[in-house]
Amino acid sequence: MPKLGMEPIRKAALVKATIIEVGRTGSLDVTVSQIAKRAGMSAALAHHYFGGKEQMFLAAMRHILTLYGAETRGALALAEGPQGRIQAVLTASFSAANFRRETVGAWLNFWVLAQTVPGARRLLSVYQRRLRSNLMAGLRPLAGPRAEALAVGLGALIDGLYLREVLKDGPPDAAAAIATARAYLAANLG
Amino acid sequence: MPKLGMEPIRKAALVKATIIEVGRTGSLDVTVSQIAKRAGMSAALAHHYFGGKEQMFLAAMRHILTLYGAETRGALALAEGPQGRIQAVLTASFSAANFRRETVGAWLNFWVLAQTVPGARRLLSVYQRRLRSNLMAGLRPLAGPRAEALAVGLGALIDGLYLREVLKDGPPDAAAAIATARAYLAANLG
DNA sequence: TTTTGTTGATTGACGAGTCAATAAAGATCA
DNA sequence: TGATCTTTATTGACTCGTCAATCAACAAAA
Repeated sequence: MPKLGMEPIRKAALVKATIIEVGRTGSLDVTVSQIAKRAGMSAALAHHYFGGKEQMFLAAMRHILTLYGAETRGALALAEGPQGRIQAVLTASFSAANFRRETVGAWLNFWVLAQTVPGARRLLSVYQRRLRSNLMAGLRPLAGPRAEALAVGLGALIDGLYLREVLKDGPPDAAAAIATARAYLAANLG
Repeated sequence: MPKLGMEPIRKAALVKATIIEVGRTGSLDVTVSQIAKRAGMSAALAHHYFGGKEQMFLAAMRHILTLYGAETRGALALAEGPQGRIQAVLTASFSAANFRRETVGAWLNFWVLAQTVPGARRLLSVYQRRLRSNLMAGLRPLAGPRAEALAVGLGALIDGLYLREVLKDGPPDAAAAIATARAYLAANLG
């Protein structure tokens, strides 16, 4: 059976399956067997390709951050002017993809992991740096020297609004979150 | 041996031990045996008093929220004027107690739990309502009809700043977080 | 024959929750 | 007072289940 070049295919399937299973249970209490089964292979093969459970989780989170990065770049490409750039970041941050059960589960558990797993913490700071840099590009022309402080506040506000939308009862309201973030900006720029 | 009236003592010891163990490991992957051992009793007794692991976690989180509530009330009692009330809420939200490893671990895992465990979600909304109500008391006299929207934003900002301070490298900087929150207010009120 | 893919079976361990049994403090009643 | 019953405290042992990781072995492509 050995069709060569299986590795990337298998790894991709496992990453996808990991994200689904973590989203389904809402926790990292997912067995390698469950993941492997959903990905259509044996648990032994999952170990063969990833070496362990933690590495599977990190690969899954890396994948989610990659998608988020792509979405952000896509929105930025269409943006016009500093205001447009900021709006693009907000749109990407509160996109439908980020409110899918699987993405939510990944993020919340990722934060838990970042407490103790160096690899997770590194990944998190990559995300935060990228977010800040994207915000700064829009803020610098509008706020000058205050851009730095505004980016810190806006970044935290985005995370906080996401947390609340995601854990509240009823469906999340991306538009409301974006409106609150824009109000923050308006107050600081107007 | 049966000294009567052990129940509250045992429960308190278990709650304390649960918080310590969750903080130590950073996750809910803690065995009842570990917790019971740290609390100086058998695992069977822990089950006897709490019925199960999840109820122990919820009791632990309830305890943390109680402490936080007490700290907030204490700060509010000394506060003068609307500005003082808001400052009191900020001070309590970024107090040293909330940055202890155990408290951080409890909060992050609590958010994970709130995805799927109804009891945890209820507890979370109690916290959010209380925070909002405390903020509103200070904001209404200062912002009138805009108080509602400001409280939403400020509440989310507090959570987001906490998340960042707690997961960044190096020691958390409560003063910086408070300063950012105050800047948000100043921009919206000035 | 070396490399890559693949899995069933196994190892070695751990863990939540239950249960039966022991022990003692208070309550009841004669 | 003493006998007995009930309630509370406490644990060791056990059940039943799980799971991560390893390994030997088979298959096929280069």
